[in-house]
Amino acid sequence: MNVRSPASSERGDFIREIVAADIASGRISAPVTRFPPEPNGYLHIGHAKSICLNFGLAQEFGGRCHLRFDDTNPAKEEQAYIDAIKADVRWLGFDWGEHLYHASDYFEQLYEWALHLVRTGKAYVDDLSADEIRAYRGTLTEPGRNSPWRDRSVEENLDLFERMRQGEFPNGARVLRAKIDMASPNINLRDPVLYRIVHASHPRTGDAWCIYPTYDFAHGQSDAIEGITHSICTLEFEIHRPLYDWLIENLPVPSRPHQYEFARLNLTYTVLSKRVLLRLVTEGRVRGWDDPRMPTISGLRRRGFPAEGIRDFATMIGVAKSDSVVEVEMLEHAVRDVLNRTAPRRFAVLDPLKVVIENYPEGQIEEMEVVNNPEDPSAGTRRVPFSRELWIERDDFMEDPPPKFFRLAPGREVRLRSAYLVTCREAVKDASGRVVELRCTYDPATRGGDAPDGRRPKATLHWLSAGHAVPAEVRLYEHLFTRPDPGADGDLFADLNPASERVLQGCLLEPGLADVPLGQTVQFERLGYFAQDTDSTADHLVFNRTLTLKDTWAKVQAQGRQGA
RNA sequence: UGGCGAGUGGCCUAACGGUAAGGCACCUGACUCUGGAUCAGGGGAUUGAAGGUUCGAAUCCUUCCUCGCCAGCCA
Repeated sequence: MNVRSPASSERGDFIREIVAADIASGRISAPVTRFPPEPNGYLHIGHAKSICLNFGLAQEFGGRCHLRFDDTNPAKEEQAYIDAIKADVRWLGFDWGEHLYHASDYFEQLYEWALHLVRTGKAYVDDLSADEIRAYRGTLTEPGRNSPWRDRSVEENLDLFERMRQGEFPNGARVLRAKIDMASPNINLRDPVLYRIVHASHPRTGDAWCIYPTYDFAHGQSDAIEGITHSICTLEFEIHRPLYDWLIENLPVPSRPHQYEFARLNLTYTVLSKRVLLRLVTEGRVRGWDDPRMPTISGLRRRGFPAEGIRDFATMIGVAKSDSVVEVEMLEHAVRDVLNRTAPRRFAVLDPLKVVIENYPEGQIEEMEVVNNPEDPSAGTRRVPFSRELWIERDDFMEDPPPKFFRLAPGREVRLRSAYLVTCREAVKDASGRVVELRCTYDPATRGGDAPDGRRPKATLHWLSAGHAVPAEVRLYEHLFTRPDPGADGDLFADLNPASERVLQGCLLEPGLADVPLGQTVQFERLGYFAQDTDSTADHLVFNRTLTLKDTWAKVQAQGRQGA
């Protein structure tokens, strides 16, 4: 993986160029960035891009990155989200050290600065209702009109704002607005609301306040308080930058931060909208915020995606200003790349078919030595029991195989991985004609999997000893949505993939798989990567499929189906 | 319609006036005790369009086109 090196000589994305230039010019000695989530939902892969950018930048240029909760709207925010967000950022591999902050830490200072604007005639209390404010604001093409309350005296504004804080007025009765320009072509400058009355208990400040600053008023000033040098956000805030700058310039803030915008992440077959994700959760379409199908950090983690893969993905996609949609295959590639190197290999049979080795001694058990990871010799080997009765994958046998099918068939010899070469003698069927058992013979001279005469079967199968296999539930996951652009036809929920989760019972695992720790993703040989689910118990093992292996046989089959 | 921003192979990104690079995806072939991995090779871009400046333009200028964002007391 080509991870970007800290060497500032090489050219990075446009933001890294700006930071490098600011250091070169002496404007700053090191960057201070921040990741500013609103605790109103769980973090998703799009946030991961931002986290990697902000924390990565700080690491590479010897600066620091703050974690700051943008908790200015108690109506939507919860402590549980704060806790989950912290856990997710840590899991991703980043550390904010002592620099954990909340916009709510600054409420008193923010209030003082609001007062400052009032005193300097740059803010006023408006009695207009929300609807009236909207009507006065004008449209994209028509200028707005001044509120009739725009020219109140400083004294009256001070009095009213103070009484807003004291809780004299109900929600929505009044707001504090900046006095800028109702005719500005930039609607954000048409006297934006700075404070609104919200009688709601705040997760951190409790009932200390009943007026809360808006994002626009809180964000830049919080940046200034923390000495943020580069305040990086997504494109939709670009239009807010003039307001960001106006506030910084009209307030006695202790530092001069600058805002830069980059394109948020979009992924095919995926929705990255907190609003929609919240609906999926509340409407019970998924198992929760951490459902393995969710693009949330916690969902990806439960699914078995390693943090390193997510970080590599962020590096791979880069940072730019043009709206873009990244193919989900890129994420999957980054994850497979890590897992291929690191995941221990194990045997598991998802859809078992009994195999009896007729010439293998009854009651005999051998411990076959199997490599844990061919990509990593240091991972060593393990012993897997072999016996007369085995399980193989039903898909690995065909009674009447097509030309390109290399696996087991009557009369055909294949290798059982790290065990023996076996030949199928007969397929036993039940009354309905379904194959229920394979009668095979083995070649004792091929112990370990190699034939002395150099015979090389075209296929190698995974297998399990019938007397030793451990039962488990396995959940197979696919994309949550059926189309690359969910909702493009209007109804997002109609695009939900009914096959996004398939629960398999009666799967069988290699003994020892029960001990795989949560968070350790393993490869079930020839099937894919799997991780134990949080629902798993000692009595009832549950594994999630993280991703399949790349499967050219599946591709051949699909093409055959299309061709036919 | 006003303002702001963006257009580079199917997708993402680079090229900073010197002749379009890399990754993903796709297709071959080699190798293989995972139809995995790995390795080698391949197809595919008149850089949104049209003009202009220049010896030379994806880069500079002009006009146009397309797409995204903004009319929350959300962030």
